[in-house]
Amino acid sequence: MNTKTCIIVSGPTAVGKTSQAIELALKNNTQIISADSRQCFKELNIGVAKPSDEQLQKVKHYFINSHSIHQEVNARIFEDYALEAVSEIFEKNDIAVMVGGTGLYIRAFIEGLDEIPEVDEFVRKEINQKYLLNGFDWLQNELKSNDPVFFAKGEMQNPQRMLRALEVKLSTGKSILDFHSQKKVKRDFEIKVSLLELPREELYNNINFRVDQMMENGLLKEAESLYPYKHLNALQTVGYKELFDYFDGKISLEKAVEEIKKNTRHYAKRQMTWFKKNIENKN
RNA sequence: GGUGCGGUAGCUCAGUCGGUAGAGCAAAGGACUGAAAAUCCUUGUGUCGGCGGUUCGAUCCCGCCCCACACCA
Repeated sequence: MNTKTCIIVSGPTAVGKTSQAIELALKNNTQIISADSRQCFKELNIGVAKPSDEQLQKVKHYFINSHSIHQEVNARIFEDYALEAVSEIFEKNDIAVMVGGTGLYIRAFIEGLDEIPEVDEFVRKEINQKYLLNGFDWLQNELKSNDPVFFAKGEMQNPQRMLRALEVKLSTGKSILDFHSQKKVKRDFEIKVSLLELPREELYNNINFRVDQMMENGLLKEAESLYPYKHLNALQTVGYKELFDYFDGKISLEKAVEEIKKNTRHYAKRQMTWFKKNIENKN
């Protein structure tokens, strides 16, 4: 018998998740776990639309400012982190709130990821280096000869997926696709999902407005201070990469801001596609 | 008022020696289990400014009109 419940508030960027989640948490006198792959970094603030200091003081947030851009963060790490966080919250509360737009993280939390053994760090490095050196054709051929299963069914035009498939195959001897089961983990607490939506036009207006606000609030300066770290995964982020291009003289500042708006719109679209297929609205 | 140059996809434009049209960008749809704000795939019908004329057939040629820009008065 269990009465513990985690309420997940999700939806595309700029839909209004943050304030709704805080309201919900205050009403239930509980705490929040963020499910956002960028807001967890303490070095990123303006560009990732992090909750304000005031908001963070009102309600305790897990996975906000909890990591550094120099640390590795991924869905696997999030799953563990979030499970620990909920159980901590459940020690004193019957309700926990999760909020964020990183669909893969949320799914990992709801139903778990399949167990895939750690890959050999050395293998990973070697593969990445060879790919940089020899290019896409090489990667394609490696998969063809080493992992025919992925070669036949996997995303053979997506280098990121292909690299991952190859490192799994080479360090475990099994195809990554063979690790994928349809099994969903059952959590020992209830989960309710509230997917926020807005008409497309309204959402896009919110996005455009918010980007202008970020610029007024000093996004340019923040990006400038992070420029030395632009190669890090954490900085492969809308709002920063476009400004890095501006610093490199590739595009004008005006163009960079336009690109941020456009890329944020595309991002929102991808989120909606993902949610439609993967996350059920369970109220 | 006169002359010139234009009016083609949401935008910028190309093109059809007359057989109803195509690029870039924007936009839309989709995939995706340890990089997910990442990565990858797919998608182009629009009264070709309006009305007439010539023609089997006009977005293309001709006439008039409307609109925009430039220059001259």
